[in-house]
Amino acid sequence: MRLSTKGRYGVTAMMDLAIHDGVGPVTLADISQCQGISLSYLEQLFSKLRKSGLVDGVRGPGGGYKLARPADSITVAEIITAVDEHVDITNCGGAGDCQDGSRCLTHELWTELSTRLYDFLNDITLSQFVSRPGIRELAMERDQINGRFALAKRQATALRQEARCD
Amino acid sequence: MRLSTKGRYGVTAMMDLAIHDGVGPVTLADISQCQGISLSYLEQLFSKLRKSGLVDGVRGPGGGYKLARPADSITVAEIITAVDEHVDITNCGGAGDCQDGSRCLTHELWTELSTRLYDFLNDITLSQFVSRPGIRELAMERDQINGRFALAKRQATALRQEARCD
DNA sequence: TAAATTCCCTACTAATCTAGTCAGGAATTA
DNA sequence: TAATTCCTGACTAGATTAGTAGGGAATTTA
Repeated sequence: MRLSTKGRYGVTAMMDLAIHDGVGPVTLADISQCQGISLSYLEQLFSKLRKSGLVDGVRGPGGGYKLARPADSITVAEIITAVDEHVDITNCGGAGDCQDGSRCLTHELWTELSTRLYDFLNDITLSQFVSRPGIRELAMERDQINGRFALAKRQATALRQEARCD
Repeated sequence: MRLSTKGRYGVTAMMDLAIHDGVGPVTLADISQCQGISLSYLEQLFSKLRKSGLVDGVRGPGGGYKLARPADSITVAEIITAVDEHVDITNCGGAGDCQDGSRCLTHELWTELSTRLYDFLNDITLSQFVSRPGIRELAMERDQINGRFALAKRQATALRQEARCD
């Protein structure tokens, strides 16, 4: 397992989607603006998220991305493994035997730790963060201020140029 | 925080030291052999571990590395941050305000998750893995088979060439 | 004292990964 | 038809990983 900026981008973006879950698709341009990630890079990340069945893309005006499953069924571990494609290189020869047919003791200990970590992250769902009191209300409030759904598309777009960011 | 192969190398190597804690220093050549990491690369990792006060180096024949503190006071989080020197680049402008002076909502959520993860790993000590029943006995047994302490240095070295690996 | 061992340090390098750019195409809405 | 947005692939600068190379310093053993 691996946990770098790439995984963070994925999780943070997915949180954005979860906040607006049920309200409407979120465009990558929006996320790009808020989080300061290049649009094309986000597209690459979401390509992986889509292939992993975590998000659905909606094309055309008014489109964007939305969660493919309920937020309480999507775990942080899923997101990270989806974008990071961890190349779990086991040393000691891969399926190798380091001495007597079994693996190194330290390797087994590491495997156990790794499993524990995964279980920990696999127990944390998107909804745990988003469904806390106040979060969704706050997000909607800011969205309204930013004219996200109330104003006409053009005006909204113009406004969003300077400020959106939940 | 970041968790890549580098961090794994560090943790696995530290487990090796913890297994032999109190018995004697472990040479990097030994660890290199077992885990298939280049000696010089290990030296670089241990340079960081030493500077972080996690290990002590013992020079000369019979020397090696040993834990600088009791195994139950060294956490996995410490090891990882020691070798990985995480460059926690916060987007949104660093100390930046993304809209109204406060940070993005999603960023705050991420920060919370990150803290949780750190606390989790900071709660796992080396001794938790090593002091389990059977582990140390097993390690000693294998060490004896491999002639690690019983035989003369030359012979031991020769034997270790083909097989050691706890 | 001499030789072997082991840590220690610095500088360099190939391969990989990150983050991003660019260019174009496909589906959808207005 | 035009605008929007997803979608895909190819390419790239820069960082990181993992490893090489070469030398030194401390310590033990012969």
